[in-house]
Amino acid sequence: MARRVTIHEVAAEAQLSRGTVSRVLNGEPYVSASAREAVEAAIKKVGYVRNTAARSLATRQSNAVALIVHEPHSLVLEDPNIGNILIGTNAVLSDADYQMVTLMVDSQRDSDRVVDYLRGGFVDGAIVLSARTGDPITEAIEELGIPAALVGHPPDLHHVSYIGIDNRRAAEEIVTRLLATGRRRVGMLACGLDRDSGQDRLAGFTAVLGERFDPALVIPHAFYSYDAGVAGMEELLRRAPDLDGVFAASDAVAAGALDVLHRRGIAVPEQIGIVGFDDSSWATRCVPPLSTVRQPAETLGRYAAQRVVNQLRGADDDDVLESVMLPTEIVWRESA
Amino acid sequence: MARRVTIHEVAAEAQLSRGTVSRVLNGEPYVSASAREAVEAAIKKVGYVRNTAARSLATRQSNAVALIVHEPHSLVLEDPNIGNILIGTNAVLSDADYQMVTLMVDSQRDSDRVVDYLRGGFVDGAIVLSARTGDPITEAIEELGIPAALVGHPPDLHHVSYIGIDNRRAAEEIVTRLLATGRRRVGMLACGLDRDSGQDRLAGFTAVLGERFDPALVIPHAFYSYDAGVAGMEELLRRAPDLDGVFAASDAVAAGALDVLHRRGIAVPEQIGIVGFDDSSWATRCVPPLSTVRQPAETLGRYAAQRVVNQLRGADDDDVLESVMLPTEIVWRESA
DNA sequence: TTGTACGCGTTATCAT
DNA sequence: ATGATAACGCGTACAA
Repeated sequence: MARRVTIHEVAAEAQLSRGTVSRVLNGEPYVSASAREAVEAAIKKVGYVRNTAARSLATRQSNAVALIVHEPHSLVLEDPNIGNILIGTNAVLSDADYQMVTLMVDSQRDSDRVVDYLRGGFVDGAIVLSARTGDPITEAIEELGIPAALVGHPPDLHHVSYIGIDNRRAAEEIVTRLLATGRRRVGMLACGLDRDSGQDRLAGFTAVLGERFDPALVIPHAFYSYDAGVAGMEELLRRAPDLDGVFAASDAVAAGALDVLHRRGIAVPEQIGIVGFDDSSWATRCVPPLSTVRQPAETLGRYAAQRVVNQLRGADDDDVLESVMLPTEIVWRESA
Repeated sequence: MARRVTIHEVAAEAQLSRGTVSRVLNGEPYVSASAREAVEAAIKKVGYVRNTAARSLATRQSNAVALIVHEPHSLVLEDPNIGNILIGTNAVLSDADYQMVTLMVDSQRDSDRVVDYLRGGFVDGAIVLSARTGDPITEAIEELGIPAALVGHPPDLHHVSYIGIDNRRAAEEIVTRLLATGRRRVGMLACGLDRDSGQDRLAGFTAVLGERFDPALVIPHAFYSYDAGVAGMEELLRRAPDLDGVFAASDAVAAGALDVLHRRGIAVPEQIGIVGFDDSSWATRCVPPLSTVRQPAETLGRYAAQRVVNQLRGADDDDVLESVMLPTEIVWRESA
């Protein structure tokens, strides 16, 4: 906090009262043109900028919205969706003249501090990425009743709305198409099974395979990484030399798997067909390019932000609480 | 701002004065054990949390530090260093109990809002990533005199310190080693020439090549992207069929270039040697793995944060203003 | 050790 | 249309 020039000095300079200066500052009506000019000149002259802490205290709002990224940092870097969600969120918030404040939480300590931050009234609303069940942050949000939206994880909370995609259905669709290319022995490189999104993709896979489903052909891995694809693909080939199809839980995973196949001289899509998820930059970089599920990450961010903005502007509660599943789209390229 | 419980109510509940409650809150000495217990019990009972805006107003500080990312969003996603800088920064800030607040600026409007944010006293300090010469944000920082550090761009400002790497020297080193493998006709895929970092890498390249330098063999591109590598490499081969070495301005660029060479059946490193920059995840994913420059991104972030924290804690100005160039390291793999 | 009272910089509610 | 003046919630000298 560095400024020392207050409304007082502006008022003195302009030969007016603080009240009038404040009114000019907030663009309120009932100020004469002459007063307005005088104030504006004075502001410029003395170099005044308003102290937002004081303003916050008086108005009880901050004009800022938190975007809480609730993932280990290393993961954040890998996830191709987070960046796009961020872009969408910032665009909407920026338009509505809210400052987006990104808060990363990667430790208990971070988490505690973020809760304090929320309680402290530094933000008027919050958007939470991949909130976990029963974590202190979402609990604090609900308790405080601050306008919020969750992205990527259905809420156990009843006062917070959720924006996401239908992972299960998306998985079903792409696996169905994969099977339609004549694959008979299909495996899955599954990731993030500790989250709903991961579980749902697996569920979709299982459902479509039906009779053909073989649990031994599901290789789980904690993270959606290239390395998971490499290791998983090797294991899969070990378990099923007659494999002819693979559903990778993300494009990065698929890329890792593809490289293994390359090295072994296995032709894609001739011998093995492979599909990914995300339609991230990996998809077009792979050789051959990946068939995958397009996830509308930026739109996810926009919706979430819009939700919060609406709540902030006092929209109807019922309107705001309804959760949304955004549609995904299959992008069919050459890998299957 | 959602809380309504004030110190007042805690004081009433505990049968003590607000002053005492405040003292307990701030862990000050001179409070009896009994008073402390009573206050703590009362706090729990009435569910009190302090209003940070009011606290900010009174103490004139916020306990938050801004990390300002001054790049187009799309670029942020591509840059492998930003994430690591962020990790380092957050680690140090978190240890020192400051809340890191990430602010993205991608438009004039964003920029204006961030300036307001800084002026509003929402943060006690700031770290700026790739600040541009004479932009309003760094100017505001200097004008306000708030503790700050710049990462990745030497300051034109005299009151802000800078943490970076010596791009020119790093380029010189790796190009020297590239030449030592016997290359005679070497091109560069240059990027970001509107920034110091880009210019410096080019300067290093030019210096080492000396007599052999051929301006026609420098292909510039705005962004450090895979696509830049693809397009640049194609152009380079067109211009110099006898090419036997390439310095790519980043690993992502090198990856694009490598794929072009692959497709044309040009052997790496046998026919053409190629080196990158960053030692990002690209480097090990490429076939063959990239020889490259390791950039200590996380350390960069740590240093910058430490600078700001020191300033906040009232370190000597001279100590704090000294700028730092962190050493880079060559990682030699198989691509050259 | 504890309580009192004023200040932090704005906004908002009154009169005028 | 403008000017006093009371909140807003907390920290902190100073008094007790």
